[in-house]
Amino acid sequence: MKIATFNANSLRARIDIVVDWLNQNKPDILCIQETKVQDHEFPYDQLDTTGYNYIFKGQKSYNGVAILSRHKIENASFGFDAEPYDKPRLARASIKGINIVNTYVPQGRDIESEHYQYKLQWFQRLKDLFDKNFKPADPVIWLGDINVAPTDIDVYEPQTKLTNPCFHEDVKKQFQDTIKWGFTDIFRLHNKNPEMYTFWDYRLPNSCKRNLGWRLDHILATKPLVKKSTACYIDKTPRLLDKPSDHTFLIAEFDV
DNA sequence: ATGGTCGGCAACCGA
Repeated sequence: MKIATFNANSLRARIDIVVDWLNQNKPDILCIQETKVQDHEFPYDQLDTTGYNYIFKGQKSYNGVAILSRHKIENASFGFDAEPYDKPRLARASIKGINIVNTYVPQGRDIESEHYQYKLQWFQRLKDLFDKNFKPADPVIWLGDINVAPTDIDVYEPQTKLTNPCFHEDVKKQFQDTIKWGFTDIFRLHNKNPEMYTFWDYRLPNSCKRNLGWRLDHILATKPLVKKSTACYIDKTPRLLDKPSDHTFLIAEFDV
């Protein structure tokens, strides 16, 4: 079972990249964030050429999530239980008995802003969602653009990022607290090297070539899947194109 | 010092 995540920063702008990548890599599941497309404008036609099943929820200009799968998608739902009309940043489904939780965690903007408090609360709501819907002994995958670099080796010049909403101590604590519910960072399980990133800021000149990046996209799994985890790696394909993306694909493989 | 470039969408916002 090959499961991947990708922040598309507009699915319509990168539909060709996504379709080509699906055809070449044939993941069982691809979770997408920042689709930036309303449901009635979703790029059905191109995606249908792949034969993948999919569920999605979007809005104009911002946010939006999708789950694509070669297998049957069951129990699809969006948002938190208590707030189904929240911004489209969370998609859930079960696929071949595996519970998938695809999240686009709010960025937070500034640690002094209310948006940062909203981000911190978002992790608590997510932990509640895990508590109410699953047990740590269930097979659960939590993945997506989580907008946190967990440790010093997950961002360039970490000492200069202490007041950044993706690296501030409070957000790192919230992320760890949510992980403690029962998850393992699957990328770190397989790779201990520093400076392995999934995001490079457009605004920094040659940020990818200079490897000035962040590890913000994550795949986490509960114990039954950790045991079956065989690999996790970053695919920089979207960075190598004429029109590069700021995020890359992150892929995890499981022996199930 | 707090820059820069994208995408959406038609003036700026969000990342």
